[in-house]
Amino acid sequence: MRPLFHPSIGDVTVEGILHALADPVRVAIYADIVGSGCSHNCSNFLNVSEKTIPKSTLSLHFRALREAGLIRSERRGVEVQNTSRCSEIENRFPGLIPAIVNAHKIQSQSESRVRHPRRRKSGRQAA
Amino acid sequence: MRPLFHPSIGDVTVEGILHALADPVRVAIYADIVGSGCSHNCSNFLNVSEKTIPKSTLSLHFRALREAGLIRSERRGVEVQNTSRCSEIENRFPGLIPAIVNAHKIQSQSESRVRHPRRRKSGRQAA
DNA sequence: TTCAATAGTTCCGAACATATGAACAGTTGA
DNA sequence: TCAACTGTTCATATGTTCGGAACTATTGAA
Repeated sequence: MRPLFHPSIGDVTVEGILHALADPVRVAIYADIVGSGCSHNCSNFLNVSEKTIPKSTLSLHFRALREAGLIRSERRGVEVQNTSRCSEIENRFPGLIPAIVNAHKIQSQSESRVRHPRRRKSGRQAA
Repeated sequence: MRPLFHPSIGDVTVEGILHALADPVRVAIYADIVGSGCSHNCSNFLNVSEKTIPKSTLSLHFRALREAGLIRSERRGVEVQNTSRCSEIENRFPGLIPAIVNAHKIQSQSESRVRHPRRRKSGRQAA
């Protein structure tokens, strides 16, 4: 099995980051890793946003995040431990990651408002 | 010829924006439109970053930017006038566009430093 | 009106990218 | 030694993107 490749921070590109995070499954995974601060193994994400993802697909998603320079993956025995490379990227592209993660949060809030609308305080419901 | 479709701002997604801007040609075009503030027609971009782009490809790139909600295209006689939808997006996803455009600028600066290195003030050049 | 020039779009085949099941590899503990 | 577990790789099917050729729409000139 080939070793896990990580680009050096100087080789990380904006296009690579944007491409990696342009996928709904990958942003969800990445936002989770960033948000929780701590590490995660891949299998935690076999269910993302209410659907099951094959583990081969998941493996490729992690590879995409890794090769874009967004996460660092280290084998820990039988598992792989994933941590974000936030501070390195923040140093190279200030504000980029926070803005994307924040936008993602805003969007998921407005999506849940559409899927699970609150009842209006007064007045009649729309037909 | 079908009319030019523009999503309403509420339908604009982070994924869509990131995907559109994950392409080097498209960020270059978009950064130019944003930077210059004013409008542009497509043919201004037949040469982007020192290479010629077929106009069919260019048309698709503009479509991608348009359908991601990043630009507004209006037919003006024989041309199409493109303007950025910056302020709408800023309103929905604060800080996202500035962060991406800024990161793109940082990267293009470091790239030009690699391609056209300045001579060091003293000492010998690397072999 | 007719025609040529111009600016973009659409179509379609080739090249490229992505998703997934099946097979495989490496580590652990029994 | 071996089964269980986590994750990777391979093969293939499906999708997406690129770019040349053909097309559409508008304009201005004859």
